[in-house]
Amino acid sequence: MPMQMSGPLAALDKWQPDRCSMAMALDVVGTKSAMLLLREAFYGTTRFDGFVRRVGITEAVAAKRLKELVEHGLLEKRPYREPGSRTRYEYVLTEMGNALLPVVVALMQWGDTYLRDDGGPLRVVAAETGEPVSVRVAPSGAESLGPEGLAVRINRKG
Amino acid sequence: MPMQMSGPLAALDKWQPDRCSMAMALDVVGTKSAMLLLREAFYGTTRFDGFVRRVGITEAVAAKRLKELVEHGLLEKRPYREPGSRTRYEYVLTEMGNALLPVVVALMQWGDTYLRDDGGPLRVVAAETGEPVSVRVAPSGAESLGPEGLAVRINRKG
DNA sequence: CCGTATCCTGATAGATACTG
DNA sequence: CAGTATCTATCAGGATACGG
Repeated sequence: MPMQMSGPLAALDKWQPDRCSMAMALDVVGTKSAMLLLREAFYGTTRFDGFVRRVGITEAVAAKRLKELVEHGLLEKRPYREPGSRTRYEYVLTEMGNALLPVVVALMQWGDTYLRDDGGPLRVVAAETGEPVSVRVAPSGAESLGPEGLAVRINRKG
Repeated sequence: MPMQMSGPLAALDKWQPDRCSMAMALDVVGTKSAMLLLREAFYGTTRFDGFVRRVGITEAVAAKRLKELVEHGLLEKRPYREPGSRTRYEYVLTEMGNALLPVVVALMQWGDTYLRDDGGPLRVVAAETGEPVSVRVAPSGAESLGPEGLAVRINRKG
């Protein structure tokens, strides 16, 4: 999406980005703790204690963030019970929460590539084949595109 | 005592995620202003004034964030001069910065889908064909995978 | 286990004014 | 146009203690 204010995006110069979708998204998941909790949920953690311990945040922060994520619809708080214990609750990703998977994986892989020497401690692979996966931006069925291959259009309202 | 790991991962129960790549990435781009500045850089904005105006932040915040992004290597501050003016500087995405494009696009499209009714004010398309693009997580040449189709492996450390 | 309740520190960021 | 300098309010998040 390059435009030196003369390219294909000159139209955007007039567009007011004040409350763009990304800003709205960041109001929901724009904190480190929210993103790290989502990462942990993708890993399969469901219990309060697990989130606290594995993300490395305090109970207070975990409680607040988890509550927000539930309220915003990214996590569902559902009852479960182990034999012999009373009912407890677990936090499970909703479809809305699952839809953030590309963001999480992209951030992980970007960190692996640019912020460390060892390539990172983990790799994400296809469950069936074991092939490493990557995050790509592309039209369906086409090759991955970089910034130069992309453009942004303004949607007509109504 | 096994925390149930229904997700892509059971092996990770022992792994200490304290300084994972995502946490490191969030130390660089984990603020709203940093992400919004990157969005704006993808749109083609290069000048201080443009960032301030179009992101809607104060000069102080913009100056601090831009400096950090330059120091971390996501933006390059390069001199330019218009005819008849003195030398000024513009902020241009480096390869490292460009590599965050999937994160930006994924956040935008997630917001479009889940946080608004109108589908969002903008759409990202392939520059050549005009086809809408999407962000996918997949092995090379394969279909997009959701959380169920993924697994996480621990890398052996050299 | 699963949280709540307080207190406290530092970071984020707005408002405003000023400089080369 | 491209910042710097303050001053302030709000938020993120750690520490600690406590209750079901």
